[in-house]
Amino acid sequence: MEAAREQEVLTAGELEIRPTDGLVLAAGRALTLSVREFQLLVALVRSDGGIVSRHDLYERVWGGPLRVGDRSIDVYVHKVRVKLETALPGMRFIHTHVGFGYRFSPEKSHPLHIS
Amino acid sequence: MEAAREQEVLTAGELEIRPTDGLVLAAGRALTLSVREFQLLVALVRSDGGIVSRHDLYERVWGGPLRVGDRSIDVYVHKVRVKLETALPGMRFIHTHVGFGYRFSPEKSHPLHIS
DNA sequence: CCGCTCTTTCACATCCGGTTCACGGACGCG
DNA sequence: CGCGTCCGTGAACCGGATGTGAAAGAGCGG
Repeated sequence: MEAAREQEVLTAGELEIRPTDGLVLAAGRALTLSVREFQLLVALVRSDGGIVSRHDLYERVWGGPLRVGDRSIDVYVHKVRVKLETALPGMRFIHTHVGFGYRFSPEKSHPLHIS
Repeated sequence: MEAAREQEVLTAGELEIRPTDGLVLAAGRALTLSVREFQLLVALVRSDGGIVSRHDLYERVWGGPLRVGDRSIDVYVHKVRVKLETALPGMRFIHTHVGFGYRFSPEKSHPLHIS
């Protein structure tokens, strides 16, 4: 059974994530993420295409019920967004669905009109 | 029991709706709908082929009796129409039956003569 | 005890969504 | 016509949801 050492690798655009290694590669170069940041990213990527509610997200990453008024998720989503945006400009990965939660999907940033 | 949670999926033409996820895909790409917009769309789609009275629609989505003079439904039907039309040009999904209500059905926009 | 990093909390800014208002067109009726 | 009803549509209003920078707390290794 080759699955003994299943090197799981998640790929999303230029992103390459290895949950088992705690490693994230952006266009080939490694990102420096903290434990929480990494867990958050993995949780989102694993639900690719689907919306993850803030509650579920908190359950999966923090391992407990989301308390009212807890903004940790917002803060970490922001941190991950910044690092991803820095590593891969012009791309957006974490999308907000107000009232529903967050969704992971690699998409090009705004087709903004360049003057 | 591998199907612990049946992922309900409604399909209508190029539209793919996942009521459990709060997600709507138009030709593969995710739409951004608010909670109300989403609920309204789901309510209409679930009555595919049939006309839903404004009163029933309000009951299902807002969870209460439609008050006289309340235009919320009109506003939201419009919002959803715009988003669907933007995502899938040339298609009409929500049809008005004056005096009766609305009906959901994916149809090509008027095969009319383009000036 | 220090210095470092990670995490949480806080405060403020900003955005977004739900409701309501306002105007106008389409239609039916006397 | 003149009037009323129904519906389309754009915009204002406001509370709540989310974004964001900074301070405070918590470990950890030296």
